[in-house]
Amino acid sequence: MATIKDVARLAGVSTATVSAVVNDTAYVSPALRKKVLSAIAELRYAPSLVARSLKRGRSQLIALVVADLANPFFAKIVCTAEAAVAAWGYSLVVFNSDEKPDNERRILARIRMLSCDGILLVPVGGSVESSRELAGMTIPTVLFGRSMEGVDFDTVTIDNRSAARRVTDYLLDLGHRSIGTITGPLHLTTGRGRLDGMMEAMDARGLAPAPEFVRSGEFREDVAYSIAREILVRPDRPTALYIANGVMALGVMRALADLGLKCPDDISVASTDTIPGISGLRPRLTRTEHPASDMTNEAVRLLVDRIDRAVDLPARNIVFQPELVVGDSCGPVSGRTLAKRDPERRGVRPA
Amino acid sequence: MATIKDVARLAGVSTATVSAVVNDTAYVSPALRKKVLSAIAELRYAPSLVARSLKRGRSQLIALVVADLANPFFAKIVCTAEAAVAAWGYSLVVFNSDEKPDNERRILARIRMLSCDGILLVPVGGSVESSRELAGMTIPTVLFGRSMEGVDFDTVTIDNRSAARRVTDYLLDLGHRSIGTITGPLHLTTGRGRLDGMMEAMDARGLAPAPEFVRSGEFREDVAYSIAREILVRPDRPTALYIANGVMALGVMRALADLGLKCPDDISVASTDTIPGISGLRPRLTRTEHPASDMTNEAVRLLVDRIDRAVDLPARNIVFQPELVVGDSCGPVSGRTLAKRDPERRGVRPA
DNA sequence: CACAATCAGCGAAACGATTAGCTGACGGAT
DNA sequence: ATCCGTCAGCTAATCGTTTCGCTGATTGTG
Repeated sequence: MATIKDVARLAGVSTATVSAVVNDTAYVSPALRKKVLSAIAELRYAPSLVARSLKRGRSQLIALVVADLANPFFAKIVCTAEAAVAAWGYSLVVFNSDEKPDNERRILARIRMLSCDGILLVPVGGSVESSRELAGMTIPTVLFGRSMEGVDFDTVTIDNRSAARRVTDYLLDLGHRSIGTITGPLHLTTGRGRLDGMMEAMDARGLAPAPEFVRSGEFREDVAYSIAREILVRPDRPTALYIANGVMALGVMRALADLGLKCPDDISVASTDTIPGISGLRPRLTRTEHPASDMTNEAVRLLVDRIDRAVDLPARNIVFQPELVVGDSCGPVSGRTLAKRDPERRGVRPA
Repeated sequence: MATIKDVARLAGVSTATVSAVVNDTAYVSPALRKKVLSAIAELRYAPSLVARSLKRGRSQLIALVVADLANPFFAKIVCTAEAAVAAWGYSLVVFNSDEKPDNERRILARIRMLSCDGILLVPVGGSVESSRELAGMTIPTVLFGRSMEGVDFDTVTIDNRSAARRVTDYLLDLGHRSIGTITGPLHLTTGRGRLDGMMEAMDARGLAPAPEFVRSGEFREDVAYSIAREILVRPDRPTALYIANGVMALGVMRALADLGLKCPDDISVASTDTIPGISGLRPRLTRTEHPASDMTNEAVRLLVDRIDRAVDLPARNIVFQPELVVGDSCGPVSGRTLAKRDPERRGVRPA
């Protein structure tokens, strides 16, 4: 690789002049400029970003740390974030903490070493360790999708409670009274918030889900599958299930299929979050759609803004409202859904 | 951020000694080592990878350039690649060329400037420009998923023809004779190869698809949707469709749903490639499953190997065989599928 | 004509690490 | 006591940029 010195030598100028031409940072006479440019072309010179980073103290790198890259929602984030940061002249370094606080710690340490200019973080959460690590970091950071207590970063999230409330209300409006739920880990604002929203909606009608049908687990297809099976084989199973995210909903659908249960005939299912592009398959999930692209663009905007104007702006918290999309995975409570059910169970708030 | 000089000063040693401790590259007496380590801890020192890169000429960065990040198959690649490169001590910089040769060129230029140590590339292909750019690059590169003529890089691909042949044979074995296909762009080895394989399978039985039912387009859900509609509204529509990839298959399913057609009752659909996790939804696609993780791990292995032993090894080409997974999206040819069809059309090789 | 002001372009010092080569101290052999 | 080898640890050059401050030429002013 040719260096700036090679260019300078070939063009018969100093490296300072080459730099001035490359960065357009000082006046250079047309004659010299031309010589420099043709030397650059001849040598196929491109400035070394690593040398430039060292000197400028800016790497033009943005780190994206996602808690679960296998989740299509976050995959979508990667896609949008790549385009967004590229538009601002940055490159995207991607990390997957895989929901493990330890990984997150290691990743944050690496990001510091890489001198990334900013961090887009979907925090694993619940980890004192990593929030300490985070607090010690001076790199501009935007929390995405999940927030954290105790630190005040910019955040871009969705209104989990409201989303869950809306979905649950939909089920309640259909007449369901015995509703179960599978949500994510309760130490995550997504898992917790969605459960809270569901409970609120029930509570507003003087109802509460039976504790044995309020379940939480990792946001994974297989986890939801197992939990769903456990719930579904019970004779007193709920008439509807509210599922906290898209991959979990898929797991539930698989459980239904394996047990020979039909949705919505045997049970209604609705979720917050979904999997993109599956609307051609049956059943079409009734769910909220989360504006992943808008959220990501907004997050990148916040981050770049904070990088550029390093001022200690107060933390900004942007909350998106998801939209309810009705599919055909829910039906009214029917004789069939209630068959073989203990009637006392339905919608009665447990003592 | 503390630098190596700060550590040296605090520990009362030279920077060389600190470096020796950090990299464990020379003997340092226990006493000094301890002083250095505690200075490091006190200052929360972490070596600057950018300075290190400049000196060492190694950035520990691997670039992943994907032609379509929105495609779940490639999203999966990102996920696996991140883990794989991390295991080798690298970080992953992700780029999306979005199937545009121009973007690919820009991205490759940027990668050169970033001094990435290696490139994992899903080439857009068909572009003389970018293969030239590629040929001029000295950075170790592994081509993924698609190969390119004219350059001899390591490649990791799947056997597209065989995959397509297997799927088509399955349809033929069910008795289908009038089979249509929607494949990807013909300048891509994936689009072309899968079409070729399908034709081969037909040909082996003395058949050929009607030209108007052999369609190609970008590997996108909406593209497949439109094409599928065009095909499906015709009274002489095929009794089966072979779709070249997963997102296209989703598009076809959506078209079927919108037109009120049932799969497999009205038409059979099978594909190479699929969308992970949708086996709980109906219909379950009959398709080939592509070993995305194995492929990625292998690609990273090849790449790291080439980075480490910079020797000009001959190009290695690894080809994976996908596996046929039978769902319930295909059925035998029935009276219903053949209803209102011009009998002369079926399975007759066009002149 | 002398002097100041302007300005294109250059030289050299950083940035933070690695590392080749050097220095001195120490110990053992003669 | 002298010499040499060993070796822990230091000094300083280097990687490829950017940029501060300088130089010398040119122009304008009195």
